[in-house]
Amino acid sequence: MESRQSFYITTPIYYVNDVPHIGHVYTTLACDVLARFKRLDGFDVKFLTGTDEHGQKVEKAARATSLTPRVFTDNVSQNFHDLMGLMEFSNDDFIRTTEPRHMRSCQALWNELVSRDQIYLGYYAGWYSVRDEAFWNKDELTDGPGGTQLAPTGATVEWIEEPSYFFKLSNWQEELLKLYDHQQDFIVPKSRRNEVISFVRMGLTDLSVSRATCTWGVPVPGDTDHVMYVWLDALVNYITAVGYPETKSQTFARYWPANLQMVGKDILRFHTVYWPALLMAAGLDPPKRVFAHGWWTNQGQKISKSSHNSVDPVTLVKRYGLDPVRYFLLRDVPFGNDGDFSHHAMVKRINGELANELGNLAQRVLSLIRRDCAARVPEPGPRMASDEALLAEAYLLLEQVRLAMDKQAFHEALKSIWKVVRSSNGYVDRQAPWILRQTDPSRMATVLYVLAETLRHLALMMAPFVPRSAARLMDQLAVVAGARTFAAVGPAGALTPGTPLPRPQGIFPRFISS
RNA sequence: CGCGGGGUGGAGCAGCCUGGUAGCUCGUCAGGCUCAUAACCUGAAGGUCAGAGGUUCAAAUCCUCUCCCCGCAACCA
Repeated sequence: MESRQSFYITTPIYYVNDVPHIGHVYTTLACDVLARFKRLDGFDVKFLTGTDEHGQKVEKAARATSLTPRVFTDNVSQNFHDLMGLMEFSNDDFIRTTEPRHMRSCQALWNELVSRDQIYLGYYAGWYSVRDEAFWNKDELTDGPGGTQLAPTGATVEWIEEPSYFFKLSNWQEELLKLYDHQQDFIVPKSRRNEVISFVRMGLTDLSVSRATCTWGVPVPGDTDHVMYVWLDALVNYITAVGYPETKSQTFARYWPANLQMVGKDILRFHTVYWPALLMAAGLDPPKRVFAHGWWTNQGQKISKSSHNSVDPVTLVKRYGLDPVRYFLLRDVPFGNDGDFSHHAMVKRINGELANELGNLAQRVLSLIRRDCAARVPEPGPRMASDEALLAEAYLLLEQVRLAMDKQAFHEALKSIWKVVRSSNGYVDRQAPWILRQTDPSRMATVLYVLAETLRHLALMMAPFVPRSAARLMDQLAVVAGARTFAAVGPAGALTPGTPLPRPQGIFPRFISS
């Protein structure tokens, strides 16, 4: 029997119409860091990502490359899968909407909705944009060139008349507003929540959930003329991955409702209006929280294909290293806000914080121990107030970081970690162990022990953010494998004096411009 | 009356919701240290919080108005 608390976290599934870019990495990274944090904190974590592979756009894109949709999606999905590897993301599952388990899940949900009288066959006549995969109202359209009509997104629309199945979204307005009210942090940040609430208050119309003009999708049960609307299909992935339709299964009971669904701000409406309505209509609980984060610009410019300024994660990692990139993305910007990427900002973080402050702290402490304590964890004597103060800061860190992580405030978590880094550097200078070495060797040993202990906590706290570097630091402190979780925070996991230590090696090298 | 975001020391930001000595990082200047990845530590200078009016014993913080800046075709987190 699993006694740990569960934590289910999801990224959006990525639409296989594009090569992976910094945006995909950003969303997934945020989830990865949270997943790692929760695992270290003793939770039973399930972390899901994957690819969204149906719909008209994919069908068209495949045709353009003269591949079958199957082969086309296999290829592109693989790119995303590879990216997860490159970034060392710790997802427990990678779902593809073209998998049998998902088709089955979608159809089961569909049948459930039908049996609950939530879906009816109607007739759709309206302006449809293939590019947006969405219908638009007439009054939302503007005149385009050559008598065409344009959606608010600028996409051209075409008049479509076809039979379509509808989901009775309009019935769920009140329930949704109740949900937003009862689950205050269902939508985070708050500004997004307000946006959604006012959208729902304006009134909801039933949602067209099938297409007769597209064949690349999940077939509607009992009606071979229709496939499911790609967004319905996509959203369902979150429950497929925990075993839907086996709602009585252990897995489902354990992980649903999801604790956190991370999304970009562009797909907020789908996840905070349609998705919870569909779930409630099917008798399922909505997720506990949907977090909409911001976007990146590149040196102040909006990232766009036409200006060829997209930030390629592969290049980034090659140039700066994996952990520095991970650190930068979550440190430089309050999570939720938009951020700006630049080489200059990146190097500043690497050199100023990772190399000079944390990396150098580890290096100076470990070098002193190596030289003056015979390369063994020093034997501490009685502690002075200054020692207790620094250790207390280190011990308290987990609580502060946990608080920040529980509101997805990565920058705050890192800030509180850095406070301790700075305290430690100050402590080294004030204690001056290189002088104690002559005047009071046993006092020196205590100081270095306190520093080693502090480093151990810093490594533990940094582990979710920079897993590789943190592990290397723990290697150099000879932290045993079983003591690399938050259970080892505090005196309970204290380093054993006398343990031999390996030769110190720089954790975070400085970035030298070529 | 289009929508949204913003205007806080040289730069980037926090504080504003829940009014009460204006805080952080970088940069600059001065000093210290020499263990360390030419890294680290200490101190200093620098802001009438865009402007005007209002509420209040008290406003960066609440209210009203004005000015200015940024984004708003698509791809896309």
